[in-house]
Amino acid sequence: MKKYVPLLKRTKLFSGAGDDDILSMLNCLNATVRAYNKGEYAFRQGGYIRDLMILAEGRLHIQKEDYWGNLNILNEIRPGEMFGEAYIVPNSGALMNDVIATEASTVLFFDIDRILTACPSACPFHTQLLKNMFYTISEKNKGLVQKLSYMSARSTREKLLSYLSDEAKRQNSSSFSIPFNRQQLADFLSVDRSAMSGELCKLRDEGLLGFHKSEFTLYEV
Amino acid sequence: MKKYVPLLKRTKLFSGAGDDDILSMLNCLNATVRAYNKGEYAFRQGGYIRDLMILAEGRLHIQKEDYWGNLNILNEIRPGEMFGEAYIVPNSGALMNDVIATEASTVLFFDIDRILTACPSACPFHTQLLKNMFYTISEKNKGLVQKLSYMSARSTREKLLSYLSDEAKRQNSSSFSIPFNRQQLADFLSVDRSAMSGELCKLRDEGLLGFHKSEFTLYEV
DNA sequence: ACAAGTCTGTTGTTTTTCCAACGGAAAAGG
DNA sequence: CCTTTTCCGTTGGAAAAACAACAGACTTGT
Repeated sequence: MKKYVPLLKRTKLFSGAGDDDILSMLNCLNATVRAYNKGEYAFRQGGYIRDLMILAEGRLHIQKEDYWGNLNILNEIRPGEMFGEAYIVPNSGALMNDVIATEASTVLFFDIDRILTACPSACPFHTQLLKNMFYTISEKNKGLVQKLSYMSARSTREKLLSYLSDEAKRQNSSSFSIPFNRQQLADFLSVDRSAMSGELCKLRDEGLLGFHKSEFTLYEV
Repeated sequence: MKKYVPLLKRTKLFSGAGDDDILSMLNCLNATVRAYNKGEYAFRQGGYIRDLMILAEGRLHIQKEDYWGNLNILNEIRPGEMFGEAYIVPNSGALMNDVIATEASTVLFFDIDRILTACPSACPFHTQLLKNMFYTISEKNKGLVQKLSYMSARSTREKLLSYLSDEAKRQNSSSFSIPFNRQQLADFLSVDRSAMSGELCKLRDEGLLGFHKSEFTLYEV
């Protein structure tokens, strides 16, 4: 478990913690580990979650498949990110989405009840952890609203432009790489792949952007 | 301020609190009140928030207007609901949305720093408040994911069906009323009003549902 | 090195949505 | 009670997206 300390130090949840803090928290929160193969489902719709999780390595997709088989990627989890926090409310019901490992992944599990039930004597960092968790959920919340704003664009073109320009802003560069292939990007934005591919090329021909595989560059007009 | 105690008792944030708890919290959290007229903006894109808020009475819409004037209702706040929690992270930047009162509304403001900084001696309820706040944000998180799943439907028809069936489930009845008029529902689902209106009538003619104004009834097929 | 499979762009057709405009019904306001 | 405004369904034409199918480039695995 010790090997995860450097990673955890860089997570938002443990931001500001020292090695000792983390080690004692790992113990206090009853942390466990589990590995998943590429393509394996970590959780399936209808299951139940009673832990807070952090992705240690690999990549996860939170996705949903409807009656007719349309796949939609609701979110992408990268190493260091927390997930499962939407289901920590008691009686919050069954999972509504699938969680799938798109690469070989390792996940850390934390006992949610031990996080919320303070143990002020044992863990000096516990109060800060609560604060960090709060900030993290808040930010995730904001991220969801952000994605909602992509999705609310009326056309594929606008969806692409708003997502790509946000991504450029986020990575602080007009050249950046996105974590999706074409099909995944289409699923993420809930549009048809071929139509999106065509729209991308149209944007390129109009001189608004350039791309090679998943590397994009936006140009001033 | 005392007059808001009965309302607050019914909110998720103060769930489980007694009158005394609430009164002492109101003081401890430095609560203030502000009223807004119908149509008035509570906050505008670009502004900054440093408080957690609860809507006491009225109705608010969190909405976004893009370059071309398309309006999108990202969320609707009803009395007792908390909002603003996505922007309480230090340095979380400017507000990205507008908040508008669609009816005459009253909003309670709470000092966010006083919520997160424990005062165990003064307020016995403080720990529970933190827990409640987590649960609330978690649920909001889940709600956002839910809305994302409506938006990810490819057609207006599927958007309507997924939203309406969820709403029926939520209200535990096949007959229910929605808090939108047609234009607002269209904005909420990010579709064209007239097209949506037509699709609704088609669904009615096919016997899937019935409606009168904002009252809907879903029929088994 | 080869075969199988995946990823991407392209094209043509079908379907759906968007848009603008209109009229009647209902609601709001004086 | 009457006027004004809002709300809602409807229509027809323009635009866009969805869909299906395919071929070439690239990957993967053996």
